[in-house]
Amino acid sequence: MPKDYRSGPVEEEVFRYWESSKIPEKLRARKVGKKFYFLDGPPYVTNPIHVGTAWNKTLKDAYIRYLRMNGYIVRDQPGFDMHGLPIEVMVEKKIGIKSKKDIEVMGIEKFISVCKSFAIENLKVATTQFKNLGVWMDWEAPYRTLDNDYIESVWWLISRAEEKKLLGKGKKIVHWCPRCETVLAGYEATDEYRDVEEESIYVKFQLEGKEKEYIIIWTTTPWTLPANVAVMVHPDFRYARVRSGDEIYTVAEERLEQVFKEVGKDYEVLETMTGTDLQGLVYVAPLLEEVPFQAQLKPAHMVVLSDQFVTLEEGTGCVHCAPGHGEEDHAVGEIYGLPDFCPVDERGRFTTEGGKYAGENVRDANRVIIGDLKRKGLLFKVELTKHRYPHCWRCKTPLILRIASQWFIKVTDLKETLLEENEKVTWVPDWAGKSRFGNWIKNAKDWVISRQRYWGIPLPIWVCEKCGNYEVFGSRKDLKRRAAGSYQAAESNPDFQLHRPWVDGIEMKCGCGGTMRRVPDVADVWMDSGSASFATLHYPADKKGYEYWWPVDMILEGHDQTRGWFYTLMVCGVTAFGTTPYRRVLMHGFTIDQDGRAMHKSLGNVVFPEEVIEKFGRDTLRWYELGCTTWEDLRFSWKAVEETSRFINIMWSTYYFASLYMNLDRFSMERHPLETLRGVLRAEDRWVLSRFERLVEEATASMDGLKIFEAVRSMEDFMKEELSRWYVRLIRKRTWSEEEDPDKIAAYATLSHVLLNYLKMAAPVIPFASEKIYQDMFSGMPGMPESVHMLGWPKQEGAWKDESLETDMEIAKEVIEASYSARQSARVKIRQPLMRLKVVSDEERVREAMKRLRGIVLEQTNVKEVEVITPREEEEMKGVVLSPNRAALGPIFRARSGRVAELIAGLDGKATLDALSRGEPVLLDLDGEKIELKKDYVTVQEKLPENYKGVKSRFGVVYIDTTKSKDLIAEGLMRDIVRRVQEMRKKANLRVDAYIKVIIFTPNEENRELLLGKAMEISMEVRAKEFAVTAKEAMKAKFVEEWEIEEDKFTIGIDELQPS
RNA sequence: GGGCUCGUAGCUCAGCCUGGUUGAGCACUCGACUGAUAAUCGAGUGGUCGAGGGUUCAAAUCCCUCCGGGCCCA
Repeated sequence: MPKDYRSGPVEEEVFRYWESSKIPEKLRARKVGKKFYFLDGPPYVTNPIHVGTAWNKTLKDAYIRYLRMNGYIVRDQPGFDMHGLPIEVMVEKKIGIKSKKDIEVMGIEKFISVCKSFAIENLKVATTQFKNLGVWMDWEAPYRTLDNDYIESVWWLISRAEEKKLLGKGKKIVHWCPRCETVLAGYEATDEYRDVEEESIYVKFQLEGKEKEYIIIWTTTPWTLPANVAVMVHPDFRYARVRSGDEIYTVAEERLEQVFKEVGKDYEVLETMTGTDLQGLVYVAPLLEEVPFQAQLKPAHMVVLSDQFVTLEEGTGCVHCAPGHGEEDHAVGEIYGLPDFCPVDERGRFTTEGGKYAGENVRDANRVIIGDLKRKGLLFKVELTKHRYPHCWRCKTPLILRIASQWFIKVTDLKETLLEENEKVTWVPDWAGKSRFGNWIKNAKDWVISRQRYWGIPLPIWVCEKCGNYEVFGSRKDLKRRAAGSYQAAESNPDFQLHRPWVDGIEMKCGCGGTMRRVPDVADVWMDSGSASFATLHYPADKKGYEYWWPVDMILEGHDQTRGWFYTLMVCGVTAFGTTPYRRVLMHGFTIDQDGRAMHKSLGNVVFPEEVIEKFGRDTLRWYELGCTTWEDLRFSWKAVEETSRFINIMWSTYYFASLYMNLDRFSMERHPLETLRGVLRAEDRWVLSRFERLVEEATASMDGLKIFEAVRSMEDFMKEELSRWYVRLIRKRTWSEEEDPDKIAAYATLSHVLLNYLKMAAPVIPFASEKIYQDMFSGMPGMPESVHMLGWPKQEGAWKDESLETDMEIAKEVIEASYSARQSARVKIRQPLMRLKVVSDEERVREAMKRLRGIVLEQTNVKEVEVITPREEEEMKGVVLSPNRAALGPIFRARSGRVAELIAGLDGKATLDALSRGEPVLLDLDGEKIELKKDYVTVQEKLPENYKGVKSRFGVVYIDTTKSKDLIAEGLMRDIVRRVQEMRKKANLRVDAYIKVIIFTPNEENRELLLGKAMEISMEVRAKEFAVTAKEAMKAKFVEEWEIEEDKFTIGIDELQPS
């Protein structure tokens, strides 16, 4: 395999290999195993994908690969959401039209065909992007919501809803765009709430039969006053009748101050009462003269109660109620049987019922209405109020609320079932289901599914023009049977499809003799994707797929889908079958930018996967994103990506290292199975196998629990800490051995076992690099499949688990690291061998570890002997220095304290301390006077022998003996020279197994002597067949370099010897 | 305004469920090591754990309030 990791060539090569060998197809063709129905949440095909979309698909891809490795037959059909208003809007822009009228003029058929090809074009673009990430789904056969078969399944759902009496038709308060003349879904409105500052008004409603007595309401939408029907008060709030001037007002007590602020009027409270007391009060409609229709409304113009919708945070605690223009108003209106008067048409203008305002745009009418109220003396106060108001996301026009007749699913009737079914779903993380989704269902409202648009699934509902009777069709067959000739006529059109306008032409006769025509509406696009659990299987036309696959085993989407797909999928599933359509949900976060802001085209902070791929490669992108906590927002960081890339490099190099030596030695795994080498394995081999089994256990548990990020992090830690930085370091010497050494074979067998199985676990995360490594290192072996992705996930055998060995190694590692630290403070380099190392501990496990791993400790610390000593022995090793405590001596001995200090400094520390601790008096001879030494005269300091250096470690202090004998110095020098020769070999680009000739010049005779003494050993280590040391400066060699070692000069020359 | 969630070193994040001396990587400084690795190892600098309050012998961790980001809803 190549020495350096280059993502570009590796990924291109692997792409070509997968394609030419048809690897994904072969995997998909497997037919033995447990079924796993994975359902892809269909992306909406409008914008190019960004790193967030990439995260979503990569997560899916990784889990699918994982499941396949565990023997599942995975349904991996991707999907695309291809209908809906967003596409209509983009198409309108593209062809330069602006309204429904324009569409009707150009012809629905033409418009639909443009929408269709637009959607299909975008599907192709998205498919290319997803494929480019290395996502293996069935790209040849995605489910598309615009296909007839798919549409038919959605029709079936609607007919099923009708069968179960869950389909409703009725008036609903909806967000309406007066410019686009259409209902907008709630979600379409919420994307465009904006702060607006507008005039809000306090209006006096005169009480019936009571001159100069009023109830005051507050509203931010004066244009809804012509539709006023009632005033809502809260049954439990306190309300006050107050006199101000010659008028009497009723306002919530708590709001009085605020209401009278800035109007320059005093008031006097006459009495207070609860809202309940106000119930039934009748008032005169404020715009009765302007809107004569008001007189016909019944029952109306009275005070009603609402404990839900009246608050004291703003207004007067008396709320204007127009059931034709507000959802809450409408709900209250239903309780009291109030008329839902709505004198506003589709274009947002007052109808003739609007009297004086007829023909006026509602927003323009605001000023007129305020003027009228003022003229009539009914305007109490006007103020500017800032509030959030929904706008049309396409044309930015302020939306209005109005009542309209719509088709809906009675979700409120299903609520209990939905909550029960949700209990059966496993959510990861669990709060996503318990709290978020649970709350959302609890607040669910009926789902308005009709849209007065074009590009969508036509509602399969035919209504009689004469009697209003309607029929719902769940299949083409039923419709054809019922509509006979007119269906055939429609079908004979070569472009026929289950879209408008083709289905609009189908008619039938009603029992009453009237003609039945299709309602012109199309379905809310959320119903398309919501039906996916069965529509992708084309149920019920095809029952087999349903019987085998349904229900969905797992879905995986972002947290914005709580109110979206998670919800509609559930509602459609429960409507269709009465049970939850999915068993497990993994919810992931959003990708946000480095500053924590959402990625938006308008902010220009969107990162595209192609940029990351170009700089670092697909595997790096995948490892990075999959390693982030799945359900938290991913703050995309180029720096973090770069770090990941460095990790991938380390991993690559580890494999490269193994392949280099194993190739050199022609090692083969099948000739040396690990099991047969049990007796030959060294402690570090058994250790790394034990650690690796632990990793397999952890990673498997994480993957099964849908916590791939945990698996990725464990794998990264293992690769860096345990394998690359530790195990490989420990076995490096063994790999240099020349012959078929069983000790070397054991290391190779261990390493290749770990590497192969590690590769399996890494494969779902980094499918490209793992494939390349597999092809270069493992696939040639007998019995190995043609792709890494055809291998099974490593089994948890537990055969190598050895906890005590792991503990021993932990101790050894700590001791070794402490020794480095001690060397550093003693300024003795590691290349310099030392006599001994002592660890202070009376713990058996430390003693045991040093015994068991003695070889490793000796080699890594470069000492000749390691000992474990008890704390007592440590005490004995140490000396004690007593220094005079001048602060104590001064006040007592005054002028003589200097002398006393001298005496103290001259004492034998250890003996003195021993005597003191035995309670024996220690006497000082102060110029003949005997003075007893007291403890506080001295400060005690431990003193190590000169040649010792100690460092604290977690398992006890570690001492090194820094005494350098002549032998040790020679050995140190040898290692210095060896390292430099090796570096020169590397620089000269010699083959690792090439033989050389070495000549060394040094002016220092002592050094020459030392070197000659080590000639044999040096030659062995650097593969030299000739070795010379000279006192002559001139030197003939191909590669010559000067070095300085411990302030001595050396010139080294090497020549490659041609193989004989 | 409401629900859910996140806030820990200059940066990226772990630790929080199950309370007990805040931790890693990057960056910076110094030193060491180096026939896989522009790699690595050691030491040092760096934190009011978003803020405030409560429970407790003890709070990054549990509870409450507030501030800021994200998603969803109005």
